[in-house]
Amino acid sequence: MILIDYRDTRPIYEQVVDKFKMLILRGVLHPNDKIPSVRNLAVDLSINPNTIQRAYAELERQGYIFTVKGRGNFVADNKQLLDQYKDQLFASLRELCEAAFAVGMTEEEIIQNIKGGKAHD
Amino acid sequence: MILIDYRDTRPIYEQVVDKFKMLILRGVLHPNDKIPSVRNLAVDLSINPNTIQRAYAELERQGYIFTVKGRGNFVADNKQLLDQYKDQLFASLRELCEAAFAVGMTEEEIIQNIKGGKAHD
DNA sequence: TAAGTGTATTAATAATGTTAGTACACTAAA
DNA sequence: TTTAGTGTACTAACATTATTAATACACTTA
Repeated sequence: MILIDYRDTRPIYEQVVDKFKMLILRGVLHPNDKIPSVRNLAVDLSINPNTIQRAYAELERQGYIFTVKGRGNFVADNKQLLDQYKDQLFASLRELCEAAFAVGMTEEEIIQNIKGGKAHD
Repeated sequence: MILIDYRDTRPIYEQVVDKFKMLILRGVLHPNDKIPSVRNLAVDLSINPNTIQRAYAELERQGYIFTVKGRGNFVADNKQLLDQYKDQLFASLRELCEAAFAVGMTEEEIIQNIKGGKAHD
């Protein structure tokens, strides 16, 4: 269902969280879909069940999934998630723009880059 | 000369590197300016000299400063630094846009956000 | 009852950031 | 030459975090 990139320096549990977030946000996984059990996914990815549990706990904390003891974990029906995620992207975007302005780049330069790919200089 | 933010989760040496990079890129520090000695800055910031040394070694590796044994560390005269930094910003920007496109956002939406502050939705 | 599930706990290991202390070689100035 | 200031190198120790390991318990479903 997902794949771990061992060249990635980020913690495994963080990668697992992000992968599921994207699957849910992009509509690959639908509300009430069952996601793999902690033990099952751990075997699949050849990592420790505790690491998966940590990822799932974080996903639940952020409202992406909900847990039923003895039954499993399921995709939540939370319509605010996409907007939340977009807001986070916008925040990162503005942070990046601030850094760019700080070294003298202009709004036009940035927009041009977004539009035109790597066309600058 | 610089300040450490202990609420920042990033390593201290990384913060030191970034602070000096910005001072150099923004023209606060000029080529051949002497920057504080390893021991001096360590005392100033109340952190270990080894941590400063690691930061300075990284700054030298990235071409921001050069070192003269027995004399100190000095700002390098490297005209490519700003362009390098801009390229990095552009790369981060494009990565962020990819993530935004992946959840259905449009180029217009992104540009609108850059222009208009938090005006979206 | 049995198998599968989430949850909790404790311990151990590995990697990384940081501190601590010491030693050596170089430079500049008295 | 001597002294103080400088960068560099090295080893050891410590703290935090990510991860693994092993175990136990409670719940659900067939």
